[in-house]
Amino acid sequence: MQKSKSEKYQIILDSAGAVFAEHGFHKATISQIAAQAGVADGTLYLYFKNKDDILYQYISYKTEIVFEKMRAAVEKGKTAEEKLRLLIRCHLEEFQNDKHMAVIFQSEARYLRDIQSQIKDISKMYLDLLSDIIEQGQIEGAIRQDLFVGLVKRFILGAVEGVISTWVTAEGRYDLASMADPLVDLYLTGVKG
Amino acid sequence: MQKSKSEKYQIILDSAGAVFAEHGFHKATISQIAAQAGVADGTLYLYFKNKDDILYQYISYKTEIVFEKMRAAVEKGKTAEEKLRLLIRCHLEEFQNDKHMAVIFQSEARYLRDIQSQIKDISKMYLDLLSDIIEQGQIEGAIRQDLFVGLVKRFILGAVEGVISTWVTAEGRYDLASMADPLVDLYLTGVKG
DNA sequence: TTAAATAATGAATTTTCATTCATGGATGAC
DNA sequence: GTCATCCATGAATGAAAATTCATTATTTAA
Repeated sequence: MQKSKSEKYQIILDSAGAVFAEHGFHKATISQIAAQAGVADGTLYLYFKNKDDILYQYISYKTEIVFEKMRAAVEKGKTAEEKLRLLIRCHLEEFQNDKHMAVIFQSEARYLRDIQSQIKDISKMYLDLLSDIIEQGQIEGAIRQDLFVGLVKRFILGAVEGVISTWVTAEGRYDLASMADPLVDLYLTGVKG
Repeated sequence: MQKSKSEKYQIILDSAGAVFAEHGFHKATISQIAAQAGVADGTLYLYFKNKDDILYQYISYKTEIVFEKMRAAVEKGKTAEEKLRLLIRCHLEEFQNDKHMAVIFQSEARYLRDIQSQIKDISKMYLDLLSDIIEQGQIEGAIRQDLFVGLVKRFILGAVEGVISTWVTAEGRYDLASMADPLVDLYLTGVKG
């Protein structure tokens, strides 16, 4: 197994993403990934320790990219509400633009926790971003004080993930990013008549 | 494979639930399930077609029970808001009372869709219940008219599932059902200050 | 009490794949 | 041109489980 992130490393990683998304990690085989990448089975082992490692590298790589974009998006906002809107929009856009990733994050979350608990957990990082936004909102007076913040965070993240999950199930046939503002409106003002 | 739902059938199903919840479906083995049930490996094949079938039967069985309870809970309410509170509370209570089921629904949702698309999908049934409640609420004036109902339903379900998922990850160390009312408050009035 | 019929067993078989490694080609240094 | 280093190959290997089935135990009915 070599270290340098050569072009072939990337090709294999992308191919693995496609195969994992289609079949799920456990049903996917090394041969399928190798075929998709246009290399021999053994070649995968020059770049990755084993099958688990491929998933692990894939998730680490995607998590890093997405989280950096989210952080950057939030920084562009001034008020808590702006930040929240930017975060949710960024989230939906990134997953819309990378459907394989969306499927894999959704499907393999549990197994991931099993194999590598030291993985940078995107949920955890996301919840931390939300903590800051909510705190700021409460200082600004844009968000109520009498809230159980732990619940609010899960409420927000759960709802976005639910919306993404539906979109994935629908084979990505509609525009996901356009749901960002209506969704934030629901967070803020609820459904009450 | 015999048809009658004998006692042994139930024992195996429950054992499978425990093993699937602990190891995940794919890592769980027939031998583990058989050992947990106190029978020989071959015995499982008298009651189930194969490993996939065990998961399928488990989910069908649990879905039926839970959905019936949810339907009954909703019927006890009069207004849309009452119905929503009862539904969310029922949902959280049922999953709290059957942690194996909670873990399995959360972890294997995707694989299930692969093996049996004709399975009674609990999400779909749930969304239908929500449709009725939202429609009633809009007629009563308790819920705004200017909402994209498809989004609202996913918003509500996603948030409950997110809350359950956090609870599962936390090894069920706190009381889940008590989050029902605060959660519905968030749905209704949002977080705005 | 005994002979069918039924249920359960678990060792043997089969299948499925992840992983290895002996071999062969490509590239570049001299 | 030749040696050495690096990469890639894919058939062979081994391990892990799912599934089968000949055998044994248990139950039923007469």
